[in-house]
Amino acid sequence: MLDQKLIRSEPERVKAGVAAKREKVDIDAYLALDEERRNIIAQVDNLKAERNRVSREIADEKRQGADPEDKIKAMREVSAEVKEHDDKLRDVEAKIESLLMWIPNMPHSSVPVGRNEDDNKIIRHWGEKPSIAFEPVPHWDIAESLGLVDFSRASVIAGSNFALFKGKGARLVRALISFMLDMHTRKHGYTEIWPPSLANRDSMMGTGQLPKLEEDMYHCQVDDYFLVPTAEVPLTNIHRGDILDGKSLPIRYTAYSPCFRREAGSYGKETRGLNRVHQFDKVELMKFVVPESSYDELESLVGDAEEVLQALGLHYRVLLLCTGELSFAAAKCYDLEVWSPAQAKWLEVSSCSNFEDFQARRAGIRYRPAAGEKARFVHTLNGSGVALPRIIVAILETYQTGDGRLKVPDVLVPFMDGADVIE
RNA sequence: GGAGAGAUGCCAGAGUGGUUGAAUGGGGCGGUCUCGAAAACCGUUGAGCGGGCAACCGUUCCGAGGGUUCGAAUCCCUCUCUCUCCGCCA
Repeated sequence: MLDQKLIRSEPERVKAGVAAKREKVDIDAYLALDEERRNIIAQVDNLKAERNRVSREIADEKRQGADPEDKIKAMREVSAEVKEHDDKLRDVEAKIESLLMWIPNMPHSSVPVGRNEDDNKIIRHWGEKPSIAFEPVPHWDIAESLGLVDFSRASVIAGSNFALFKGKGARLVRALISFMLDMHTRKHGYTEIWPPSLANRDSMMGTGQLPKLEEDMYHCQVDDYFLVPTAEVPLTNIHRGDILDGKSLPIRYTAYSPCFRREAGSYGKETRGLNRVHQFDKVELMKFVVPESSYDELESLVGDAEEVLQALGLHYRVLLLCTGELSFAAAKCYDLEVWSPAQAKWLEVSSCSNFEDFQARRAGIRYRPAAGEKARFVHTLNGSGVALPRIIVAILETYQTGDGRLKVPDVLVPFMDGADVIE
């Protein structure tokens, strides 16, 4: 949610930001409602002030044994008028609220203006495309032939675009999760969390998945719960409604969670194998920080995620997303993409974003810099550290040996019962 | 799923219709005292919205949302959450 004072004072800037993000919201409608709201408040506050004043007089007079009948009668009318205005105000505020929920965050000034992925800026590469002396086999074939993943069983159990990991494949999933959590907790100073995988509507609003992306979520209608699309939702909402002690910042959380996405409208070969599945595993990184440090914290967050890829020896690149590619709530975002040798393309495995105070406003997360000072909104950041299935894609395709076997990346060997090869 | 109890400020905990944003205790912050600290004592300590250059003024908020009333933390209704017992269950 944007600061309403910003919309009021710099509407043109907000309109430009909305356009740069390729969103459509009627800012002028907001401004009109905002003015109407302030008019009503001015009137109703005066009426309430009168009512409060006279009600005190009534109390006094009654205590002295008088019967202030005419004052009570007059206030009855004032109260009726207050109610009328309050009803109108409630109506206007509901409209404002629903409009406000659809206004995206403004892009940071360092974000390149652009329409689509061609306008993203490549920041850096790490490693080289692996030189594979044979025709690399796509991961879905390796996974099946080594018995690591059973796609057909998964579709019997659930449906298309689900994965069932089996044997060493399941072990590889668990190994990666443990490896990543160990790194982030031991080396990068994150506190490990094991959150609920279902979240209520308020939480989904707080982080900005709702209302815009409701169609992308799995929804339990009976209880109005949503399956979380990312641990960002539970992690950010840990502090919904809190005023944090400034001394406790920055707060860094990491969590493994399954992630559920309907991926409505995604078809074809982009979705083959593990490229895009409805349920996947991810280790998430999340920070609550003071505004002054949030952009430095974003850089270090990206670094924390990159270190996972480096340790796994996977060739990757870092992209700075352009305005048109930026998600609804983000002010700035870096994507990490790993190289898939057999598919000869880049796969997104992490998005690291600074939301500034956008989520904090929606979710009411503030901090008090020092005792006695006014509470301010924190800045929130999160990023994948990293998402599993595509990492497995890259591992399978990068570490295939050409004779049907798979080398286990060195850092994972201890997590695989010492096995350095899967065959 | 059934029965009951509860939800008040940073924490604990009073308060059943009239200057109650809220007693009291603890904590925090400031001060006195002290070389310093502790103790003691004194003071102070919520947020949102609207208006104002500001000092400040008004208004709202005692789980959430409605209602009754001249007036609601206090009465009524709905919902959410927590706890206890029963049932069910990995």
